[in-house]
Amino acid sequence: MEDSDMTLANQLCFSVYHASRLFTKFYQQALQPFELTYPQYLVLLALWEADRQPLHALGEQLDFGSNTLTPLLKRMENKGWLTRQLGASDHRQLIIQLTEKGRTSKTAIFQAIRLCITQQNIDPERYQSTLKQNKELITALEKLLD
Amino acid sequence: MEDSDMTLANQLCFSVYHASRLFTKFYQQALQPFELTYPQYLVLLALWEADRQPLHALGEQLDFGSNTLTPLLKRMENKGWLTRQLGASDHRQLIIQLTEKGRTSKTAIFQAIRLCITQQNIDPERYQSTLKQNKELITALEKLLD
DNA sequence: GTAAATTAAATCGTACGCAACCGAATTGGA
DNA sequence: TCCAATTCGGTTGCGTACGATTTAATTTAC
Repeated sequence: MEDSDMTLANQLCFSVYHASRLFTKFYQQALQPFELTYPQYLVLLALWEADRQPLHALGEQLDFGSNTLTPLLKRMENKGWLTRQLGASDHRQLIIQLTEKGRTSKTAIFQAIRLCITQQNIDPERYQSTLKQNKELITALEKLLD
Repeated sequence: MEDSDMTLANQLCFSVYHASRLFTKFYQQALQPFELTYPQYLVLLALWEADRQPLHALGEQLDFGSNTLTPLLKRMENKGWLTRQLGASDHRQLIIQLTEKGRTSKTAIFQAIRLCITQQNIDPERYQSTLKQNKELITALEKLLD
């Protein structure tokens, strides 16, 4: 790649970065009624898929360390989304489990996001294609960072 | 929109988020010798393209507010990358200009990043295609946030 | 059986992002 | 001309991200 192509607009890194921040902004708008941040919503997504996980397992799915998750989960516990309990067999583990509120809110939260999204009509095929390319990008980046 | 499409939307947002964080990690590795963070590198990219801009113009390119840029630019000033001077005609403006170091480091920084990247062979067509799709995604997201 | 190595979570320090707010400088209309 | 609205940078407060370190619990190696 030539130096002349190294403009901000031509940088894939900036484009991804920009898109990511717009997603954050969009979701924070949609999630505002629930007093949820975007990363907190990602935690809920992971738990809706598999409840009752130790912290480090959650961190693997989201690629977060304990230094990020610990304060985030404490805030979510305070708001009543989940519980944090020491593992019965292994006291080093902290088992994260959804509360009743955490479980039952799924429908309402999806509904709210759906409402925000469907105001625009987004082409599902375009979505699929972008998702596929991003996954390839992630694979490539992970190789760069091995 | 069906629940299955919600899954798609959720996957895409997480994928973009994940890719963005991997980029940050990669660049922080590559930029470490220069004591530059990733957002600071983005500022340099913008200034290499157009030096001597007021803060708010820089913010428009990067989609950053003064609350993000002010401390970031102060740190960059302290490290000798750029200068911050009040505008001559308009005293509200803060003109950001590269120092000699900021200008001349471009080659070395590009070289260092290139070195990290070319260890992998990245397909330029795939790069362009992903860039294009991300830009479309950004357009769609900006519509959602108008 | 116990000291060493390993693993898990928490803590610390630094640097973003961003909403909300503030104060100074400038501008534009009455 | 004069003052109200706007523009610009800065400040504050909160919530991530993440490298590095610390502390506590468990596993292992001898």
